[in-house]
Amino acid sequence: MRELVKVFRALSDETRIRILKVLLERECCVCEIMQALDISQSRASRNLGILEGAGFVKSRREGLWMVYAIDEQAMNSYVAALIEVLRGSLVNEEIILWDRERLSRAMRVGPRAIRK
Amino acid sequence: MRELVKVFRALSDETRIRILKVLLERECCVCEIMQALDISQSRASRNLGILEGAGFVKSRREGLWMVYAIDEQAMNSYVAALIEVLRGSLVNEEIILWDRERLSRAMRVGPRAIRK
DNA sequence: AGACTATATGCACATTTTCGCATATAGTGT
DNA sequence: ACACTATATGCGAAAATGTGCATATAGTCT
Repeated sequence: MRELVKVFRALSDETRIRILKVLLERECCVCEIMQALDISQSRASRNLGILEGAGFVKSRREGLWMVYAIDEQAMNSYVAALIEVLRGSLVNEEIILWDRERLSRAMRVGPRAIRK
Repeated sequence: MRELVKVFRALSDETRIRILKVLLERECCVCEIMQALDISQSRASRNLGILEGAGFVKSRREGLWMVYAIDEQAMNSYVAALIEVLRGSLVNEEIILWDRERLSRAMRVGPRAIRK
């Protein structure tokens, strides 16, 4: 139960939904999330952490970068179903399109260069 | 987006998940929810209102009673999928079993008789 | 080692959420 | 109209949440 609540709570925030929609496009490091959503570094990092804690996302280190990706397997029962719901949602939502646009121009350049 | 967040937010609370699991058993008036979950009247009413606002639940008046039920049709795209996720979840969760047990003994007797 | 980088996190603060209490509202029945 | 009932809701308090700022942590490179 605790677990299920945590899973839904993770999705009950616009920032985190936007992050997941971006990660459904492709895996990203934190600074790419910052650029795609145009948000601060701590905000990106913290919300990625919450998504990871709920089981939506996994991370791996790649040099200085932490790369986050949708956890396609491993997901506990509900998570997989919820990812599918998200995959089909918000397909024409303006902010999601913007995020995708910015993502396409994002580079692994680090927050120093972005100053958010 | 606003709508999607509202839907997930509605599920991000243990009380509301318990209510939905009870309503998946059968429709209930507010006082039956109070008895099944062993919670106060205002708590039952308010959380039912939130579930209704998010589209999970519909209500009809039946004399003095307001009867709440899972909104099987009408549900906007995601809601139906989420109901299905819930239907398959928590099948052996202790608190859910207790709620169901208390529900089976609940009667339309009104909060006056329950004093919660 | 030291300088530099990307990411995580402690802290403070504002906002939101949840809930109980008391009361308002709406319907029933005399 | 009046008494009574079930449910909704305004208000206040406590707790939880989201975020920015500054700093800590962890890794790279010379």
